[in-house]
Amino acid sequence: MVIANTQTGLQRCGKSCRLRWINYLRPDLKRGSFSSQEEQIIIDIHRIVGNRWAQIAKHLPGRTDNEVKNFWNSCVKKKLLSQGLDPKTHNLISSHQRSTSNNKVACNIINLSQTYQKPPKAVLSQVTGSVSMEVDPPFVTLPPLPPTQPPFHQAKIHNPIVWTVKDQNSHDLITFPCGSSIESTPISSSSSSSLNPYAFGFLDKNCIWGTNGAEHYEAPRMEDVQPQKEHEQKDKICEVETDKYEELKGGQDMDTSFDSSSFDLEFLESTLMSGTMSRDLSSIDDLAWNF
DNA sequence: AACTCCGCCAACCGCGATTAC
DNA sequence: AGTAATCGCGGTTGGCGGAGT
Repeated sequence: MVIANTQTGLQRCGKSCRLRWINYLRPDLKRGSFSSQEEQIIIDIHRIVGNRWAQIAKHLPGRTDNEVKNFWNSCVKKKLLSQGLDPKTHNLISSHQRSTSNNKVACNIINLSQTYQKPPKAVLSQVTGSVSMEVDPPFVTLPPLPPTQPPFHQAKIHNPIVWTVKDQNSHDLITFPCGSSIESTPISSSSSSSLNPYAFGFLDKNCIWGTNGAEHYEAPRMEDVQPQKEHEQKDKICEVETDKYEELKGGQDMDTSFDSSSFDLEFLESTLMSGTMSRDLSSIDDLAWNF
């Protein structure tokens, strides 16, 4: 390691100097506290990409990833918690969410999706007073999250959502209620994914779900994707998501624009699905959120 | 005044990816 | 092609200052 800079006499390695420049000395840095608008941007993008501070900081001119990270950990996190929102999932924290039974259910989803390798079939149907989702793994469809809209409203589920996962060995239907619990159960590592695994996440390598509605995707199988390509694709999606945020931020009404038609499905189709994705958007409107 | 607690934030650390040689 | 250096990133640490006792 280089300790001394012979030209400047600094007792710092190049890495430290670089960091000092990026985080503190750069002339274009914006000093001072974050505005409420900046805070809302951070919350919105974090909901999409998770702890990708560099990605978030790109949307805040003059702010560094370190600054955003510190602001999040010191202020935003607590604010969300005080509002009863999980800072990881941006969903309501409910008492039953923490129960072990729900964790078991989440584990079951992963296990099923990892077990089944046959081509998927997805059925979205509505039953009396509730929405039933019948899914043949590896497809797992999660209910939509409310569109993000400042000020940050707390979401209420209009209809109780029931999950039905078909066990293809026994042909049994595993049914369980799914309010705000399943989507907020930590079912994958947040650090490894480009997208927020809770708000727009990969259930596992084969399953992703979006914030915009009950859409069904199947990622290419491992043997079809080179590891590096997969990484590139994730990053690309991340960019698409944050770019979409920019579009929405630029004057469109979030409520009307963040529907299934505004989502960049073409890109996802071309990059992730490779012709194996299926969509069923017919019942999305039935999944309503109240604000 | 002295001490403790706590929040903020710059800096450090480790790791994977990329670039240079 | 292999290796070292550098870059970029996210998680964590530690020093500092203000508030409270």
